[in-house]
Amino acid sequence: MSSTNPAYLAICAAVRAIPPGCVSSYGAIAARAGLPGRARLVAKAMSGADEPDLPWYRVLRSNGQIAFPKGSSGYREQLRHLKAEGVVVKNGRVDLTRFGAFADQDLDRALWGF
DNA sequence: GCGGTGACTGACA
DNA sequence: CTGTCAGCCACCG
Repeated sequence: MSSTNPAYLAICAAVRAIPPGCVSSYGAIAARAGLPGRARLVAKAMSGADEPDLPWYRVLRSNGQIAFPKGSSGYREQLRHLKAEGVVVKNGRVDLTRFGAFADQDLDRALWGF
Protein backbone atom coordinates (compact mmCIF):
# COMPACT_ATOMS: atom_id res chain seq x y z
CA MET A 1 0.00 0.00 0.00
CA SER A 2 1.29 3.42 -0.87
CA SER A 3 2.03 5.81 1.95
CA THR A 4 0.71 9.39 1.71
CA ASN A 5 3.54 10.55 3.97
CA PRO A 6 5.77 12.93 1.92
CA ALA A 7 8.86 11.83 3.84
CA TYR A 8 8.31 8.21 2.84
CA LEU A 9 7.62 9.22 -0.76
CA ALA A 10 10.88 11.21 -0.84
CA ILE A 11 12.76 8.24 0.59
CA CYS A 12 11.27 5.88 -1.98
CA ALA A 13 12.20 8.32 -4.76
CA ALA A 14 15.78 8.51 -3.49
CA VAL A 15 16.04 4.72 -3.34
CA ARG A 16 14.66 4.37 -6.87
CA ALA A 17 17.30 6.91 -7.99
CA ILE A 18 20.10 4.46 -7.21
CA PRO A 19 21.48 3.19 -10.55
CA PRO A 20 21.53 -0.60 -11.15
CA GLY A 21 24.76 -2.23 -10.04
CA CYS A 22 25.33 0.52 -7.47
CA VAL A 23 24.57 0.87 -3.78
CA SER A 24 24.00 3.65 -1.25
CA SER A 25 23.73 4.09 2.51
CA TYR A 26 20.76 4.90 4.75
CA GLY A 27 22.30 8.25 5.68
CA ALA A 28 22.92 9.15 2.03
CA ILE A 29 19.34 8.25 1.11
CA ALA A 30 18.00 10.30 4.00
CA ALA A 31 20.11 13.31 2.97
CA ARG A 32 19.05 12.93 -0.67
CA ALA A 33 15.41 12.78 0.46
CA GLY A 34 15.86 16.07 2.29
CA LEU A 35 15.95 14.36 5.68
CA PRO A 36 19.52 14.71 7.02
CA GLY A 37 20.16 12.58 10.09
CA ARG A 38 17.02 10.48 9.58
CA ALA A 39 18.80 7.26 8.61
CA ARG A 40 16.58 5.33 11.02
CA LEU A 41 13.50 6.71 9.30
CA VAL A 42 14.84 5.31 6.03
CA ALA A 43 15.27 1.92 7.69
CA LYS A 44 11.71 2.14 8.97
CA ALA A 45 10.50 3.01 5.49
CA MET A 46 12.32 -0.01 4.04
CA SER A 47 10.78 -2.21 6.71
CA GLY A 48 7.31 -0.92 5.94
CA ALA A 49 7.70 -0.57 2.17
CA ASP A 50 5.80 -3.19 0.22
CA GLU A 51 6.42 -1.78 -3.25
CA PRO A 52 8.06 -4.46 -5.43
CA ASP A 53 9.75 -1.85 -7.63
CA LEU A 54 11.65 -0.45 -4.68
CA PRO A 55 15.33 -1.57 -4.86
CA TRP A 56 15.71 -1.65 -1.09
CA TYR A 57 18.57 -4.13 -1.44
CA ARG A 58 20.79 -1.34 -2.85
CA VAL A 59 20.71 0.38 0.55
CA LEU A 60 23.50 -0.54 2.97
CA ARG A 61 25.04 0.84 6.17
CA SER A 62 27.41 3.80 6.02
CA ASN A 63 30.37 1.40 6.13
CA GLY A 64 29.02 -0.69 3.22
CA GLN A 65 27.89 -3.56 5.39
CA ILE A 66 24.50 -5.23 5.00
CA ALA A 67 22.07 -4.00 7.64
CA PHE A 68 20.74 -7.48 8.48
CA PRO A 69 22.36 -9.99 10.83
CA LYS A 70 24.54 -12.35 8.81
CA GLY A 71 22.68 -15.56 8.03
CA SER A 72 19.18 -14.10 8.39
CA SER A 73 16.64 -14.47 5.58
CA GLY A 74 16.74 -10.75 4.79
CA TYR A 75 20.53 -10.89 4.62
CA ARG A 76 20.50 -13.73 2.10
CA GLU A 77 17.81 -12.02 0.04
CA GLN A 78 19.74 -8.76 -0.15
CA LEU A 79 23.00 -10.56 -0.89
CA ARG A 80 21.34 -12.48 -3.73
CA HIS A 81 19.94 -9.31 -5.34
CA LEU A 82 23.28 -7.49 -5.11
CA LYS A 83 25.23 -10.33 -6.68
CA ALA A 84 22.59 -10.56 -9.40
CA GLU A 85 23.41 -6.94 -10.35
CA GLY A 86 27.14 -7.50 -10.36
CA VAL A 87 27.87 -5.97 -6.96
CA VAL A 88 30.80 -7.68 -5.25
CA VAL A 89 29.98 -8.52 -1.63
CA LYS A 90 33.02 -9.44 0.47
CA ASN A 91 32.36 -10.97 3.90
CA GLY A 92 28.92 -9.34 4.11
CA ARG A 93 30.37 -6.00 3.03
CA VAL A 94 30.51 -3.92 -0.17
CA ASP A 95 33.34 -1.65 -1.26
CA LEU A 96 31.57 1.72 -1.42
CA THR A 97 34.55 3.30 -3.19
CA ARG A 98 33.68 1.15 -6.23
CA PHE A 99 29.91 0.56 -6.03
CA GLY A 100 28.72 3.61 -4.12
CA ALA A 101 26.14 5.36 -6.33
CA PHE A 102 27.26 8.80 -5.17
CA ALA A 103 30.98 8.09 -5.02
CA ASP A 104 33.73 9.01 -7.45
CA GLN A 105 33.08 6.84 -10.48
CA ASP A 106 35.83 8.58 -12.41
CA LEU A 107 38.35 7.27 -9.92
CA ASP A 108 37.20 3.78 -10.74
CA ARG A 109 37.86 4.39 -14.41
CA ALA A 110 41.29 5.84 -13.66
CA LEU A 111 42.33 2.92 -11.48
CA TRP A 112 41.03 0.23 -13.79
CA GLY A 113 42.10 1.82 -17.03
CA PHE A 114 38.64 2.40 -18.46
C1' DG B 1 3.94 12.19 28.94
C1' DC B 2 7.76 8.52 29.46
C1' DG B 3 10.99 4.94 28.67
C1' DG B 4 12.37 1.22 25.48
C1' DT B 5 13.51 -0.06 20.76
C1' DG B 6 15.41 -0.13 16.02
C1' DA B 7 17.21 -2.69 8.32
C1' DC B 8 21.48 4.06 11.63
C1' DT B 9 25.87 7.18 12.26
C1' DG B 10 30.02 9.44 13.65
C1' DA B 11 33.40 9.99 17.18
C1' DC B 12 36.48 7.89 20.27
C1' DA B 13 39.32 4.32 22.87
C1' DC C 1 40.22 -4.27 13.29
C1' DT C 2 36.40 -4.36 17.49
C1' DG C 3 33.57 -2.24 21.16
C1' DT C 4 31.31 1.62 23.54
C1' DC C 5 28.73 5.98 23.66
C1' DA C 6 25.80 9.72 22.57
C1' DG C 7 22.70 11.65 19.13
C1' DC C 8 19.00 10.91 16.31
C1' DC C 9 13.58 10.29 15.47
C1' DA C 10 9.18 7.51 14.74
C1' DC C 11 6.56 4.10 16.98
C1' DC C 12 4.68 1.34 20.81
C1' DG C 13 2.93 0.00 25.59
